[in-house]
Amino acid sequence: MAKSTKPASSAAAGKLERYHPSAIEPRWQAKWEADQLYRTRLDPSRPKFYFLTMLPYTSGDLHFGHWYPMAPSDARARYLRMRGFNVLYPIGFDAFGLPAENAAIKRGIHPKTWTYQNIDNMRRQLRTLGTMFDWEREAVSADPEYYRWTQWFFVQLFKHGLAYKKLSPVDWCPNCNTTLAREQVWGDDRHCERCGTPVIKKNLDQWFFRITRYAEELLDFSGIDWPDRVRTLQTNWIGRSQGASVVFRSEKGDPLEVFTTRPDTLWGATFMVLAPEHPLVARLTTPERKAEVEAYVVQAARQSDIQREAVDKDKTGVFIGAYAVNPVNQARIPIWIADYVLMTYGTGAIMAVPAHDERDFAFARKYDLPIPVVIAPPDWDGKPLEAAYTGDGKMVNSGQFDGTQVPEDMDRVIRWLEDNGTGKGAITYRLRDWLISRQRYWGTPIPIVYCPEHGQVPVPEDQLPVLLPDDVEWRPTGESPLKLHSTWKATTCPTCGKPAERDTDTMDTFMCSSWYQYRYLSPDYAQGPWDPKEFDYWMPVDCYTGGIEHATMHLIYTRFFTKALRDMGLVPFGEPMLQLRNQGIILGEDGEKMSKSRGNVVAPDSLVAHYGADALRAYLMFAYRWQEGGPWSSQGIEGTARWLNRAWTLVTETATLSGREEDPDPARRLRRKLHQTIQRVSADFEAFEFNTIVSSEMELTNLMQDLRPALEGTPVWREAVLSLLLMMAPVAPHIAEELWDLLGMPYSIHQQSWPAFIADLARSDEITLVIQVNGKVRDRVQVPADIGESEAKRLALASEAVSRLLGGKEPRQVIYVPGKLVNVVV
RNA sequence: GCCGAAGUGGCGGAACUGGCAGACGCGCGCGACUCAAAAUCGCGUUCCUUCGGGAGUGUGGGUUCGAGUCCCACCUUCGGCACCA
Repeated sequence: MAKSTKPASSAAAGKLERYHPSAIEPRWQAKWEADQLYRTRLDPSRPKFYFLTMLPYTSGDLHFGHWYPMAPSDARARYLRMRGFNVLYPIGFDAFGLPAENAAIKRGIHPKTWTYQNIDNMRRQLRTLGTMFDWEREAVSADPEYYRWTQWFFVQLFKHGLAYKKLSPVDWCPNCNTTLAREQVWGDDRHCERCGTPVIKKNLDQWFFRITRYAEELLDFSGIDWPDRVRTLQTNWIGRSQGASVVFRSEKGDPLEVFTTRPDTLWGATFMVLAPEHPLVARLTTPERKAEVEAYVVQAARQSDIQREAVDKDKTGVFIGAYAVNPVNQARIPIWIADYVLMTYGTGAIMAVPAHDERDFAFARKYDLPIPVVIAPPDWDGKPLEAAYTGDGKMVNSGQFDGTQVPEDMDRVIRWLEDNGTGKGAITYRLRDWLISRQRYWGTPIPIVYCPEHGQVPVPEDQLPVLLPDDVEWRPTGESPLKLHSTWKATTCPTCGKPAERDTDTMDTFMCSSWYQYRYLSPDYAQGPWDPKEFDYWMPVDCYTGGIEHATMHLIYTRFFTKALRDMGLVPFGEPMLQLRNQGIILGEDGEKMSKSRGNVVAPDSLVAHYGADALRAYLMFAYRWQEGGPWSSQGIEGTARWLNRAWTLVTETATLSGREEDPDPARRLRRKLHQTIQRVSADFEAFEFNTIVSSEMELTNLMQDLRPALEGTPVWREAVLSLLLMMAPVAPHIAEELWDLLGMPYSIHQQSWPAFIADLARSDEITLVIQVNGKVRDRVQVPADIGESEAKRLALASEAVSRLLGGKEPRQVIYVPGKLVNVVV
């Protein structure tokens, strides 16, 4: 490593070499690493802060999509450290999963080789950014030491009844040959997230986690500081509906449970509709309707989801010949099947109330079914409705409930149903259980053994991990690669020791990332998923940053996971991350999402080489509203690079004390600006306002440049230079360290305290009093900050502009806003 | 259709609780330095203007002495959900 310290006196000796980031950045990175500057240790004497940023997926090169969240997060972690917190700021890699496998297939390299090569490259890139990650705590989800515990958690969930297996229609990508989670099916045409192929349905026996058991609790965000946007997205995703479940009966006596949000309209139910896949359809269909019903069922099943879910599609359906009895009025009503009723929501059966539901109305119109009104619209004349009425009103034609105002008194109806035993208050969610089975190779093997005698048996904990074999045919065949392996799946039953088979599926990678925040605490710990000493000190996560695109996937799963761990007695809290802040997305220069397939990925390496990591870090903070993001543009980096250059020149040429006396007026100006900047930058770091952090520091630099001839070499100048460097340290860690060192200050700048803000010094003793006439600015005067009302008004009325506009008349009103302005109303 | 976010110069974006709109930067223009260029530095840069001033924060209203900011209605863009019973 090059010798880094130059004597401070050489800085004063005149022009030094110019700012060359490529010369200083690697040198400091190596020194910080050698000195273990960013290792984090338990320290009960300091307040802890667990600052977590979402771990990157190992897709290859890091692009600005990765750097955009990291540069500001890193700066904020550094700021908090300078504020005295013991900051844990770890990183790792989400290394399993489908995209890695697809990429490997395309290149003909083993997914493991490909993934770990990528990790090496990404580590290098993250280091060149000058991040303060504690690499000793790095966790990689594809390491056996990691997925051993992923499997262990699976076993715990299984033992606590939160993991179960069921045959279920799943979205299947015929191109990737795999099951897709609902979140991985994109767009109106329901295509595969990865390859764009339209998905089809396939029935497979698969593992699910009972996230729906936590639906209600997941709606509760009290006690955590998460953005409204995420809360809204999650709330919609969970999709809570309140109403009643009511049991109708077929004439044969089969119970037909329906869910309705409008139990008050029960008296208007004139038919029932079952989903075509409903299990009772075959049994209830009468012989003479059989042919037509079966044809409809086949046709509905064959239709793709696109066709079936097209909103503007005509309602279609078939009468199955059977009748049901409406439990509230014993009316005999026909049972139909129709594809607008979904087996995957509610009970797969509905009561149809055509007068008060738009879909039922359209259906009844088409098939000429009765449409009796049971909620009177305002000014209703008793005539048939022209459209479904879904609003409020009084119940009519509803027996004893006639005149009941709904929805206000809906509870009376529900209570009556409950007293009668025909129904009860009920809540239904859109959220479905989390399907985690993947018929893929590159993932965590599911630690379950199938024994002919004992069924599903979890692999004993002391036999974990179930290792993923390297020697498989991982190219897609339509089957799980592990199933085709010659020996891997053959094992013995942990219970009886007789021959048994392993589960050949792997887990959804969202399982890996649901608990990584715990593994960072002690990635090498072998006695459990985490070292309890570390856990007790660090958890929970104090601040979490990452992309909004994970709102309804990762960010729900990890909350669920922690709640499940809490109920199993493993953690003492129900929310993993106390504060969440989302950055927006960086798009390609074409305004489209950055992706390799689009060819619009901007790789940072060449920009680092040209401008340096510091300029790039500053630019990533400066160029956008962090929460918004936007299209990438390389152009503006010039701005932050020039700023760093100016700072370099300023410090290297002027920072040494010369014994010169301060000129009081400019000294006051500089001190005021300095403390205003400290205040602003501190507040902006707290509030994640990264762009104005940089602009404030630029303003201070600009003012220093202006005042340089007056103040160079004075104590206030030295104070300003040192404070500026301290404030630059989180943003541009290398140049700040270099200049700090050049000034002979003690290593390291990153171990110094944040400069103190002194309110008295930030306050101005003079203000610009704005003089308005009818709210329009007409004049400005410099006045003492403590000017009184009468004096301010006198000055305003004395203004030439005001007297011109008054034209000799008396003002109607004169308004004085202390410290700001006088408004003369004419 | 429902839910949410956002609309400010050529561009990215500032503007704390209603009080100087356009900070900071990019780009552009002019100038200095240079044989020249780059770099750097200085000045200018919302629009219109008869040089007095006038208009201006998506549109139209409103509240107010005063509105980018608050209220009402609408338009556009982006994100999410969507035959959810």
